[in-house]
Amino acid sequence: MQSRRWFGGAGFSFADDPVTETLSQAIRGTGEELDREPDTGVLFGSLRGSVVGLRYYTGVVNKGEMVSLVRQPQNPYDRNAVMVANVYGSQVGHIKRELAVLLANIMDNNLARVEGVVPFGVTNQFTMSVVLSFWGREENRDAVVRQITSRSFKLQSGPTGTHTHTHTLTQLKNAFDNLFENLMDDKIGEREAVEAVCTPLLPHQKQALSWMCACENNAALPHFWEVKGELFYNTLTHSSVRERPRRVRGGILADDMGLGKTLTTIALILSNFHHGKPLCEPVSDQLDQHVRADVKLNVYLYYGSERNRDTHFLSSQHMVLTTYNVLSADYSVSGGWVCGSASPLHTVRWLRVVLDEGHIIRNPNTQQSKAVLKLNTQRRWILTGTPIQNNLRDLWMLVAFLRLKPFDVREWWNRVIQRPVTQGDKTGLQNLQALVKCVTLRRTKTSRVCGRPLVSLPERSVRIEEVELTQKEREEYELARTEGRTTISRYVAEGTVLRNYADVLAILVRLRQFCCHPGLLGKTTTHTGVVAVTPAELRERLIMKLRLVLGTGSDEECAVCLDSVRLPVITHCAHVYCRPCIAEVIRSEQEQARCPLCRGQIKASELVEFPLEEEEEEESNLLENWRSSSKVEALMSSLLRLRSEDDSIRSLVVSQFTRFLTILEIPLREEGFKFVRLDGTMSQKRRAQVIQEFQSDAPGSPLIMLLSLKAGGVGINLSAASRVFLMDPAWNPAAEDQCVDRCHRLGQKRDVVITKFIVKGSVEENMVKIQRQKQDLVEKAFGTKNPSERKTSRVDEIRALMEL
DNA sequence: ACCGCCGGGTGCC
DNA sequence: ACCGCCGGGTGCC
Repeated sequence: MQSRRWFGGAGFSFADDPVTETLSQAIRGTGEELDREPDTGVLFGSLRGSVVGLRYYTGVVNKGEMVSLVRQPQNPYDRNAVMVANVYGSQVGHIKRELAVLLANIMDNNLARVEGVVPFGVTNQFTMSVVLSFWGREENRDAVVRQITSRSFKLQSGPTGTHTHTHTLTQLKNAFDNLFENLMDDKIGEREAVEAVCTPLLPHQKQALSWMCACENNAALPHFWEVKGELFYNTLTHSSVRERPRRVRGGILADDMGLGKTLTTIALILSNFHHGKPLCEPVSDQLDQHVRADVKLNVYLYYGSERNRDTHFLSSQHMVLTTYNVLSADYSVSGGWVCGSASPLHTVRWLRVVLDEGHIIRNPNTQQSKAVLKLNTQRRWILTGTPIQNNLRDLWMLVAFLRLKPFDVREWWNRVIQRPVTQGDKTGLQNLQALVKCVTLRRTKTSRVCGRPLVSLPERSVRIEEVELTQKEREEYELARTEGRTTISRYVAEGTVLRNYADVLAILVRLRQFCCHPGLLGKTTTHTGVVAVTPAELRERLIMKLRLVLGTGSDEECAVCLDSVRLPVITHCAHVYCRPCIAEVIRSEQEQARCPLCRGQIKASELVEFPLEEEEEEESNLLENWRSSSKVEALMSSLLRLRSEDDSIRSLVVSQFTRFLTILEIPLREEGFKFVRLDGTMSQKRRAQVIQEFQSDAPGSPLIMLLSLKAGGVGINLSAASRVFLMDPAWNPAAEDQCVDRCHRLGQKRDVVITKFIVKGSVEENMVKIQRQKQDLVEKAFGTKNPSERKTSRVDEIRALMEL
């Protein structure tokens, strides 16, 4: 409950501009149809046309201004009519009749998205030029070109706006990942909370409060607005308006988890109630911790079937809490608009709406998001610790909720931000950065305010504990290593490492598993490399490879989206991608589709998925023939020593191999440790239970949590633990850091000690070396590597790992 | 619109 | 004159 909440301060009313709203809604409506084809689309070309009937309408346009084209099938004079509107939705004119026939055809059949730019501005009061560009899917290109030429219009090829500066995919990804970083502005002052707040605010929280108050009250426009004479000029869309654009009253508070976003927001809300207003005993969870007991605040929890839907009652509350589910349920029942049964929360005119855990509503297509966008409020806030998950499109929802005009209309967001950025246009990215910066405050735990760290955390130290293998283990390990080296050095000599990447990974994984415990190997695979004979055999082999790539938590990246693989499939050339990513490659390249990693031919019918059965059998086997390993022994002696020294210290035991966690349960039980386990297979509900149990300081609560490296995503709080045992090195040092951050965070009272177990004279030692190099690279903060360099360095990595 | 188009007025040079 | 030419009226879809 706590996580899905918004606050509304009731009782204020304000007038919206109904004309602009309806028109932009009309335009938004048409935009969403095409938006199912997200940011895809290539430029087919452009042509010059004319807009007529200017003198009948009030909409004005400048030189270079973007305009939108809206079909008017109901127009009584011409069913092919195409209306031209400026950025603010004011009608400018119509597309000339003969051209409108063409556009109507293309638009109605969804063959292309048509966009207009006015090249000269208004040269006369009757007609004007417009450059129309046609964007669509490659397979529609022919049809569009045919349509255009058959009506004897000339399609100019090539881009209209020349994008001279472009980014590579990697640069883009880096820039995007850093979008919310370095937004700190030392100029922000601090502001004390009003007396009603009893928890003292930390300096950075006072700073956030000051910033939030400024955002709600400051009249300054974002700097992409320039005042030109009587008009306000938008430098991104080249549009201008006579009336001062309404400033966003609110923003995105995107501080890291644990920096006190909720407390700051409560302080903000209370700052509106300090004129001697009576406030009542609060009911909510976190609220009563921070609000003085004698302060009376009317807070209503709007959920449950008996909730009071009376809008007068709701309006009389100082604060109403609800969940996204309740909000969207009310909204979809009432259809949002219907007068008689309108959604109560959509009827009240709020002073302020706060979206807590705002990333929950990042997908604009969900009912929840639609319901949220339709709330009627003066001030708007989004609280989130993770403003971007993966996609630029996630951001639109935030912009739309804030009504950051004109980008709350999809077309302008797509044209000015989304498409330019995804196509690597540098100015597009700069615009995006500017846009984000003007509404966002984000600090991380490592941010500094005026040279001082934001929050002071206890020390954290890392020690590497070398583990010696027993003679038997060493023999087994060397056998596997020699075998692996032979195979990999052959690939290196042939230059086919990437072609056999899954094989190579499989070998490495085996070695890493040996270092932990021989029982991890499960169904062993003899090294492949020989072409399989039957399709069934091939399939079996591919599934095995897929299992190896994924089952280890090695965090493979999909080479298409450069993100962690989701919905994994493996190609016949044994490369793993997200299914949607590779399906898109195949769809767009059709028969010529090639594997992005090795350029081998790929087909949709040959993608192999992971079968969900057959997991359990090996588990029981593991437990029956129990034996220990050097690494298990090393951990156990550390834990036993720790318990005898101080039995109040709690530990995280982390591995990438969930099976290793299962193995570790046996000696932990034997030694009488109380422990819990958190891994990626558990339901959200179960995870929350486990975390609560571990965090509890009740007597008899667990001393140890077995944790899979990637479990739980970001943000879970394990501050009860001050010891971390990293059982096996990860490819990605950031993953280890994030894991440690779960206990080294606000609320941690002790120094945090991290122990990394590394088997001496093994692939693990080499992984640690590579981790260091990677860290150096990150610290240099250069994202200059393009995808092909990336692959080369990966080959180098493998050679370094195998000492070739 | 300092255009094009329409349709009425007009008619040797 | 069932044409050409002139000049006024007119003008999105």
